Amino acid sequence: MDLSERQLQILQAIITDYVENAEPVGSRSIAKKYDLGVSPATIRNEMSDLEEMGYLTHPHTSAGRVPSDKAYRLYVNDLMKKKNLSAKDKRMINERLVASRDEFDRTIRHAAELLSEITHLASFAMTPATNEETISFIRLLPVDERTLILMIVGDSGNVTNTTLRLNVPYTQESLELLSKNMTVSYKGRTLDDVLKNEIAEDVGSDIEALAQLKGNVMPSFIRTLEDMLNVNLYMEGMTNIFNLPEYTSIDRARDFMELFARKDWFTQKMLAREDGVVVTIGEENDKMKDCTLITATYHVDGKLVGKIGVIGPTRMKYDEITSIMEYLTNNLSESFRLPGDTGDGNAGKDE
Amino acid sequence: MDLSERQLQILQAIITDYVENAEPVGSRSIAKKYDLGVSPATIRNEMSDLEEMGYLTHPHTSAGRVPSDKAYRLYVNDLMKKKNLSAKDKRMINERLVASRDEFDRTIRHAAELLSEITHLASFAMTPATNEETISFIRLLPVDERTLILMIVGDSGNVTNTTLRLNVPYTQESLELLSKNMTVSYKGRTLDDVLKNEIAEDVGSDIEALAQLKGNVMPSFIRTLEDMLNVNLYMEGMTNIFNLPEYTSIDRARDFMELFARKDWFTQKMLAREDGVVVTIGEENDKMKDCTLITATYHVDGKLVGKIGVIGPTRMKYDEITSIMEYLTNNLSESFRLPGDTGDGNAGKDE
DNA sequence: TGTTAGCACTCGCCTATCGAGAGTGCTAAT
DNA sequence: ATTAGCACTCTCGATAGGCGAGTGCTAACA
Repeated sequence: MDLSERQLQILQAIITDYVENAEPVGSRSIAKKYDLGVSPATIRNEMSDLEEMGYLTHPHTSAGRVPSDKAYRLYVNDLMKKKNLSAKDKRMINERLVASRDEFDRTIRHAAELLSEITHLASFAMTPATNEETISFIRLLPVDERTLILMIVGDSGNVTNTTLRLNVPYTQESLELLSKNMTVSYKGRTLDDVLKNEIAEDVGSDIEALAQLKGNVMPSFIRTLEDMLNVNLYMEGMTNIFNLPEYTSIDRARDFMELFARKDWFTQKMLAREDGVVVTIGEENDKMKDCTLITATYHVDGKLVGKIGVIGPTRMKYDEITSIMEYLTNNLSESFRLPGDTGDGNAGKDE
Repeated sequence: MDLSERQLQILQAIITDYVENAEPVGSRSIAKKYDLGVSPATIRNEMSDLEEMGYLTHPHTSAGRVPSDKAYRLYVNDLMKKKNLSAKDKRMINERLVASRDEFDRTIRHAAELLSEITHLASFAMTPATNEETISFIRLLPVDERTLILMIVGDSGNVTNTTLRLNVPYTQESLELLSKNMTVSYKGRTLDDVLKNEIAEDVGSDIEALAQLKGNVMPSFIRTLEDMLNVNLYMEGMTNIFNLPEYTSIDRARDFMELFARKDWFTQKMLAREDGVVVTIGEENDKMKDCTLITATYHVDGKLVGKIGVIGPTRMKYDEITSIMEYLTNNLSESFRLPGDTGDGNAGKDE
């Protein structure tokens, strides 16, 4: 069942050609462009075999062949070689990324913008992996007699806050007390843990004013925790996909847009994924059957945390894009390392 | 130069028909559907006059007439009658909006979602008018020895925060000192004021540690203030426009998307606008020449603050949409009024 | 004088048709 | 096992004809 050397060569040629031109590729053009030393007829026979094995498809009788998800999978796993970044891409990453190294969220957003600019695909980026994050402290800050700010801070510096308006005024003391009270209760616990176990929590407290305030704050607290799992997902460059031939049909474009707008789906997708660069092709995604999702992780202080990714049609330059993402995330991780660990700020390890 | 009664009737009929069907409307169909007591030939003559005056255009010789921006403007100013909301829309607004009255940002986002659902257009909403907002206080909160959170709170409860990572550790005391120091300096000043006058501010301070910390924090402070002018703009339902006949062309759709993604443009647009429901038609918008923007203001505690709006092709149901927006913003303002002012939470004034 | 009926004319759009081009799959020769 | 040759298929673009909707003009009419 293994493929012969020649079959691999042909398959590789077809993928390269199709990725480049977005058009079904025929035996003749393969024979011409890539000299494999065989005639079109031979290639046709091999192609026929490859199709039978599920690596190629015919869009219609008598159009060329198109690689299947299976073919891309084989390519990504076995055939693909790492690509050196172009000098331009490297320069862009080095220059644009360092500029705002001191601010976390901004840096991540910039990284996503950068990625979509370089790859000409839609990109997204997630700040520190929130499902593993633990609560560091909770603050309640006064605005006016009925308005207050609820602020939840995670151990990696992740923050979410909501402004709350109560029906009755609160007192300064009860506010401070509740802040401390909640911090003690939740400090060190993960968001997931709190969300699963706290929903129907007792609001019990000896002091009445405090109990009342807590009763008012808790529903928002829960909702804000839920937000914390979603809110730090940046999505950029979605209009890039309009330039791709697979999305010239308005229906395709609409479908893509609608899915891309579903932040929760991406968050879900990201949480389940392992370290490093991960490629999910076509059918391997439950929805988005004709899209490929490539994600990569970056680290903060060496700890595994955030993800960044691109999404586009299965027809994409896997070699280039994975290389770019590796370089970019290395660079990011380097930027987020404690200063002093390494002398220079330009991470690029695969130089 | 004034239009005759009959011309107004005909113009109104053309607008109604075109808004409904999105197709150039001919004299015959007007005569048939709206009985004005005149023949198609008469209508043709009037149409010809209306075209000469700039209220109608021909897409091509021998297709029906299409209303111009000028016609819509006339319609909105003089012809249009308030529409009663459908029971369904009213119910939706009442039910969905009350649900989360206690949380500001969430409510506004929901309002935008709701608006786009009801109108089938793209919508956006802005939390309290940030250019008038003054700084209430500034907090610096510790995360770990090198990481801290910078938090800016406005007088209407608007909050922005950034996580900062410094190159050198800071001390607890200097952090608290700087918090107070900055709060004293900026409390009560508007964002604009600070941004314009503070850029090259001295970092002077007698205590060295404080001066150093301040030097590290100030650049982020400025950037975060800038963020505060943009960040609270929610945009929803952009995929709705794919269902409109004016956006079946991929190029049109792309143009729309690209503009819709430009948050700063919307923010700009919103800041300049007056109270109440405002309609800006076609050419009246510098960009988006074939779009209409409708915005409305809502109030918090009776003070003028936030805006909410829809955007779509100039062909839209002005009467319905303005009525919906009036109802919705009244409802919002009512929800954000101090409790006790009025007994019931359902605002709807134009019942 | 304003209104209307009639009619020729103009376009845009849909459909059918045709030919070119690209590619396959099979067969027979090497 | 490989290749050349050939018939066949299918898509795509261009072209032409016909239909329908609508205008603009003229002449008749109240």
